[in-house]
Amino acid sequence: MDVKDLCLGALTYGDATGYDIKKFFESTFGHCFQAGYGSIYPALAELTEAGLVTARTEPGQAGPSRKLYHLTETGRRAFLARLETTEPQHKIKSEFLVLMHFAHLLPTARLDAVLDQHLRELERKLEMIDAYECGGAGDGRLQHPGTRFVRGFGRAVMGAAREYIRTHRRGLGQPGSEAATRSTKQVRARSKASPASKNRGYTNA
Amino acid sequence: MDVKDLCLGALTYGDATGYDIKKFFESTFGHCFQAGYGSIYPALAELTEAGLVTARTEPGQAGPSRKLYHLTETGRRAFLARLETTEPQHKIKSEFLVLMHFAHLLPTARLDAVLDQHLRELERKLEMIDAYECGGAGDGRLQHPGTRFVRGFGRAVMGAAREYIRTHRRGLGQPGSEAATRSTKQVRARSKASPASKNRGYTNA
DNA sequence: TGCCCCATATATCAACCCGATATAGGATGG
DNA sequence: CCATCCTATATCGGGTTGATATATGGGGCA
Repeated sequence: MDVKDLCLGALTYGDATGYDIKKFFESTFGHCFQAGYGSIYPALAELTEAGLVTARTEPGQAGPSRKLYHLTETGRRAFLARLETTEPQHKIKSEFLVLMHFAHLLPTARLDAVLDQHLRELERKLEMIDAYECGGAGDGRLQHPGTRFVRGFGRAVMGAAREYIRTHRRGLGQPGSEAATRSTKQVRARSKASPASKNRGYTNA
Repeated sequence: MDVKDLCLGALTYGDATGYDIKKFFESTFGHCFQAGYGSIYPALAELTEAGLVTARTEPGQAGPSRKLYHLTETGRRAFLARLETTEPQHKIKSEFLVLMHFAHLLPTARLDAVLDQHLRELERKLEMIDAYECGGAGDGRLQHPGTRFVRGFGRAVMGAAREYIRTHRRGLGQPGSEAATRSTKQVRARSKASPASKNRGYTNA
């Protein structure tokens, strides 16, 4: 399930240029899958090579010439096959959470700034989802259940993240928090309990 | 904020081998940041080159020889500097949600299977978080507020995802929902209706 | 009118990451 | 006694990221 497949998927809605496809990705998958030109153009080239899409160049009336891509019947079947066989993953790569892990090494001001920044970011993405739901989507092609499910998913997850940060950011400020004071005791008890056999590096126990 | 920085961070807890560092990543960031050997070993090599860490090889009593890495004072300062200057991102790459977007092209059985699979996956990760919170963490070094915040974040977000899937999967099943039944007709009507001016590709109006 | 910036549009490149694979000794266990 | 797993290091190809180059037409504004 790489960008090639995404392009095939985009083209199931009709012919489009690489630029269009990027726009489609942003509006539809902006919060859960991003792909840049550096992936899209090579992908389209390979798909053309493989006969899954065809390309025709149109002299652009407004702006540069457009290369319109079209999904072939072979391409459509290939896409459906991928949809049925791929086992889909869901990966998160969060430098933000890494930073939060090392909160004890951060000045309080910086910590606050990062948290505020992330909250703003969440807010922005939530608004984007709503924007594309009502306003941007003048065309109805993108208003099927799948679209709504994906947007709802984003809303649910990002809403939960926002809520969590708001209610738990207090606990990050240096020691103080009751859980933190308890943990020291707990820890000591536990490290005594473990039989000290192996215990090098981080792999505790 | 790349794997090099993550390695420096891991080494703030004490000397470790590449293998240890990977284990640390898995236990601590497993649900929000993954790094494989293909990233870790080159990173450690570069860090050694740059003098941010030092390496000493110990003949392994149990197993192959271990190359223990140690954070230098320069390395520690470099890491703290990165923590303060990086603006942290939080990215999601979900083939699962892409698949859900194209639910209308999937057989019902497949759709159900994918949803069940994802729910199991969520369950598994939630259990992993709990496991590392109580069981695995015999050593107390990893029981500071940052650790708890990150785990709590994961629990909140993944819990929300699970809840959303459970309550909204019904709506994905083929047509049924009012918008879906209309969609086929709509598409045909629209491609005729659009004034051919703008409205090419996906970028709607 | 002239100017600058923005949107459209295609394309490439270095750096980096991911997943798979190779290697190998020791422990575990049926 | 052999299969399998765990520890441990290392490399490679293919793919992604993010930045950059190039080009043109339209809109705003002084």
